[in-house]
Amino acid sequence: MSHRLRLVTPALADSIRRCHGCPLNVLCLDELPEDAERSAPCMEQRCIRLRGGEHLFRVSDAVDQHLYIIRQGDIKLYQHGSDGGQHIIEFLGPGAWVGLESLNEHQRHAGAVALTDCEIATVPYTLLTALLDRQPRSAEAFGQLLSGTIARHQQHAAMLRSTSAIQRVAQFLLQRLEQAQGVAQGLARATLPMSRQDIADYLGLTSSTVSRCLSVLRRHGWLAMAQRAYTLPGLRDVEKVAAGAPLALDA
Amino acid sequence: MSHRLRLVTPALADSIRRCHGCPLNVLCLDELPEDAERSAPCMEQRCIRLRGGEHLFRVSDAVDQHLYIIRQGDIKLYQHGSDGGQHIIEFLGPGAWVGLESLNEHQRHAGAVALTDCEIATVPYTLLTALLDRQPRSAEAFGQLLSGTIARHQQHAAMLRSTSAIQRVAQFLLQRLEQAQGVAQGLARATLPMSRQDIADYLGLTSSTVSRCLSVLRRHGWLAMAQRAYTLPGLRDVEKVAAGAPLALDA
DNA sequence: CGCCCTTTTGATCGCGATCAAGGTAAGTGG
DNA sequence: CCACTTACCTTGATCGCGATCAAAAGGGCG
Repeated sequence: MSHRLRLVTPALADSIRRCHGCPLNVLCLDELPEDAERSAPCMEQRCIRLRGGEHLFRVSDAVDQHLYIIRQGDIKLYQHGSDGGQHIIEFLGPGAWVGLESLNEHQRHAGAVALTDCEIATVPYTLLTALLDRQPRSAEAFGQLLSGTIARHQQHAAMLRSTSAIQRVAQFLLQRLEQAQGVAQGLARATLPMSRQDIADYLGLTSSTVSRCLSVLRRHGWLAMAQRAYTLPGLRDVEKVAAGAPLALDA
Repeated sequence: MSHRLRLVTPALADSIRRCHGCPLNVLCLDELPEDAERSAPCMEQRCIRLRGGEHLFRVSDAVDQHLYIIRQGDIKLYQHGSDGGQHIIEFLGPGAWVGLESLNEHQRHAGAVALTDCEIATVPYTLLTALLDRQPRSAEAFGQLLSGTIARHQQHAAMLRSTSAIQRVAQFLLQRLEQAQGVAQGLARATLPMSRQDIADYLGLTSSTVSRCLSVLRRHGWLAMAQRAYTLPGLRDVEKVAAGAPLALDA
């Protein structure tokens, strides 16, 4: 649906440049025309660096009154299943906001782990609410951020209800490709920084089945993989599979 | 998790009475001590009545800049699956807010249909934002409303990943029971105003399988149904099934 | 090289989708 | 009040897919 979490319309794209590099720029739309005050609240973000495998926060942690914005790297959001295995809620990449699910909550009901080395900006609630108070239009953008999150959860739920396994995998590959294109335009290429087990937990399958489905797609020549990155030479066919088209099993 | 969508803590319960009957009372926490001004923005809500089967809004409708709060009745939120069949997003009952998923969006990406006769309050965005501007604490409550919605979607996703069909059905019954108890305290009784097909679409199953699972639970004496309402005499056992416990198939 | 972990692939089996046949309940018109 | 219609619900029988168990094949690193 929406490319990653960008809220800015093309018409507003040039007004952004003044705050380029600031992770909050999606919310700073209608103030600070050209004066020097821009650095006041906008650039005082603290930045966190994580190595792959380190936690940003864990389930049941006290909420630290901060939101996070991913500047670089990939993160997985998970929670513990009743059976012990972890359920992946969502994979998040550059530009994504983390922590919206715990707004004004006392403790986290999800954990966040870095899949790769990460660079993450922190935004205290106080700064955010101050911004929202001063800039009416940023409140709209924040509302879109929240309903965008809800929309992505609905899309995920739709994926989980697809009866066929290969259908879910195809949808997953297409979804990541679409998100990656929001960041690097024109390049039909995305990455799988997470393990097969993570993908399986995300899609409600087993790692064996995920592996099998990827192999089938590769055998058809529709999927090309190079370690962590992949492309979809047979984009059209993969889209048909994702839509529920039947599939010949032979090579 | 949280009982329906109530945000008020027990400590605040008595301060609510001043606005009892007002659907916005969950947000009106910290102002209007005892004066007569209460009726100014609080009671000017318009009310909509729907008969069972009528739409509140449809997919691709233009967003009318309103939120809805269910005062009476049940509603299902759905969207169209790529295969043509509809995917149920959520079942909503008295006290629930409708329309949060389309905040500041141009058109609905979900439809809302009444399952029973309904009474629904409408809240224009303008009123809501005015309220949020004047009452800082209501902004917190609104944040909880939104992250509560996200939390419910995560719970739904967890249900969809449960491997076993009877596990999902058991979780569904328990979830509805918990929600119903938020409204009518102490009564271990809930309703199924939706069709089996709707339940199936919600759980990622077929109506046959849902029917079969309900029959199994009834055969064990753990589930008692009277037309639209049900109780769970074997609550403990159903909880075990929901957690993934194996199940003897005989009567 | 040997070790450990992830991934891939194979073989079997159980569960749930599918197709199909009653059964039940509410609404309609005679 | 009773046939008739039209849903929806229940139950049965079969079959394909994906979970499961298991083994082999990479891949990173001392």
